Amino acid sequence: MSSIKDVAKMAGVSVATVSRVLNDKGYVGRDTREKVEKAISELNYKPNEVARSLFKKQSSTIGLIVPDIMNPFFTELARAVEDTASNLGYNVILCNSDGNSKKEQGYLDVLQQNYVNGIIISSNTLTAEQVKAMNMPVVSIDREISRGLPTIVVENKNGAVAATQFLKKKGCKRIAHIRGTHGVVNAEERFEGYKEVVAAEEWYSDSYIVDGDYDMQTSVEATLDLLKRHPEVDGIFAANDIMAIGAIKVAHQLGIKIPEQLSIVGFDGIALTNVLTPELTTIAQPIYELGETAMNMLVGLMGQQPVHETYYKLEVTLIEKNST
Amino acid sequence: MSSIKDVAKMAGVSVATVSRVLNDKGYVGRDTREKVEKAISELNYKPNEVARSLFKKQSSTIGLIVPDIMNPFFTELARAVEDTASNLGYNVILCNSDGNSKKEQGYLDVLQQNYVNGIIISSNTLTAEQVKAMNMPVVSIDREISRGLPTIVVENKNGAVAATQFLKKKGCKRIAHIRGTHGVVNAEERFEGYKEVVAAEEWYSDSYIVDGDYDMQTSVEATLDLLKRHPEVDGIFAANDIMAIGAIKVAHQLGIKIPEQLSIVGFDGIALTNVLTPELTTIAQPIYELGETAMNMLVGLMGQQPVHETYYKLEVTLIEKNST
DNA sequence: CTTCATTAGGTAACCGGTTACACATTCAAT
DNA sequence: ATTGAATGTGTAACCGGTTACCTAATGAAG
Repeated sequence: MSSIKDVAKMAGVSVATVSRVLNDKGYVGRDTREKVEKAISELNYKPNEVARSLFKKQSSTIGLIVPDIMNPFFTELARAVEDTASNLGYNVILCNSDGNSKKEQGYLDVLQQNYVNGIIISSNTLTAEQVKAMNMPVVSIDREISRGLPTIVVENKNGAVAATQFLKKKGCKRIAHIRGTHGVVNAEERFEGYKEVVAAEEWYSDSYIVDGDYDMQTSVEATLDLLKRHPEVDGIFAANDIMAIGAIKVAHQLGIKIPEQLSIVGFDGIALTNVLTPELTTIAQPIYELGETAMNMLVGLMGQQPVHETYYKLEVTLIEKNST
Repeated sequence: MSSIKDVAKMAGVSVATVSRVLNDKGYVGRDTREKVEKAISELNYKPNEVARSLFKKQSSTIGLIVPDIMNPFFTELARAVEDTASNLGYNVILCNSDGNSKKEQGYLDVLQQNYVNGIIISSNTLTAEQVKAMNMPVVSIDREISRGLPTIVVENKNGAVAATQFLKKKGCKRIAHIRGTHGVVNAEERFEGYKEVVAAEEWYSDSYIVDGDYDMQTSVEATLDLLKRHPEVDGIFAANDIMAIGAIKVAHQLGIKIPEQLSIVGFDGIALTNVLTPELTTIAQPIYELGETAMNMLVGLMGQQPVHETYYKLEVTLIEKNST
């Protein structure tokens, strides 16, 4: 690898001049510029970003910490963040925390040491203190860490209300709910939305709520349990799509027809929902937009530009397919 | 952010000593070490990795270039690579090339400038020259760039043969094939495997082959076309799972029963296959192992340790579910 | 009492860039 | 002819670490 010194030597100028050519900064004579450019292309010289970062204290890299990239929601989010970052000239370091706070803190340390300019994170366990200790812009996505910190979330409660009301409107008489992971804010909010709609119904009891863990396996178990206890259930609102899919699988196994006997609504709007048969009715989040907004906000914060708005609560949309 | 100088000052020693404590290298007295450690924790000092990288010419970061993280195959691969990298103390910069060679080269440049230690890439367009120009270890995964370069692929042809023979054994009389993207080596190999099995059949003609592009949309169109021209088809081998799923969707639409009237086999073994109804019979690649092996090989190459083996062709496994 | 190996720790060069500052030249305006 | 602004380029400090090299003290062996 040739360095700026090699270029300088070959062009017969000082490194400062080469740097000026490189950055198009300061005065450089016509001839000199040409000589330098010739040397650069002849040596196929590429400036060393590490050296640059060291001086600038800016690495043009950001960290993205998600629980698990295998979760389709975060896959799409990651893609959105990476696209936007790439367009703006940033690199993305990918980190899978598995929702484990030890791993999370480990990644935070590593990112800090690598001079990343900022972080986008989806975490339940992170505290406001930890964020402050990072001493760099951190945007929280999908889950709110603390009021006042840059955050991008969606209308979880409204979405849940819409989902539940939609089931009611479709004629469902007994609507159950598969909850998301306990302790996760968005799961609580979706639960609240559900409860708000059904709490006043005369048939309602807490036994229509079962616990899932935002994944397939737990949802399958929860649904089996639910339908055993309440065979009369004719509508299920699952707190995310993966769990809704689990519920569909169970219904299939039990020979319950969807949507004739049982209607199911999910939440998230992951790409997977269109691949299934039946396709899933869901409350779609603008996932790509979430990632894009987060990245744009982060860039604003990193550039110490005045950032107008550091809290976004994006709208969700009911998308009707044939699971209802 | 406090630097090594602050620590040195606080502990009343030179920066060299602090560095020795940090790296546990060279001689450091008991008391001195304690003083330094106290200063470190008091200042919450974390060494600057950028400065370190500059000197070491090693950034402890690798690049991962995939066509699209949204493709479940690459999602799982990315997860495997990141897990392994993280365990070995490396960061992963994620790059989505969209199979676009311009984007690819752009990422390669950026990665090189960022002093990444190595690259794992899945590309059709990359040439051996480009790889050589990178002047750093590059491991090619899923697709072979050129003999001699570090590569990790699977037994595509054998897998395709197994899939096709399996359909035959299941009693299928007319077996069609949905091809993968033209120009992609693994698509060619899978096609060859299919052809090897059916070429000698008396019913066989090239019209049983339709072109897909490794995605849902093209597969749906291709399958519609296929089944219109050849309603007698009772077995389909799709070159990947996503396309197989597309075929299943079409069958559903046309009221064709799976597996009674039509059997379908995919290729890849993405997690999605277990989520569907019916679950998909597929030729499963050891995706996680692919990523793991690639990362381990890369670390070997980066550490200029003698790497025994730079070419892996991993086995695939037929997983029978209820789409056949 | 030397002598030399071992331990301890400081000084400064180096990694590859950027940029403040100094110095020189050119040229238009007075 | 004088002056000052604009232009062009080099020198060297700096970013925050690592490490080669040097000096000094200690202690065991001869």
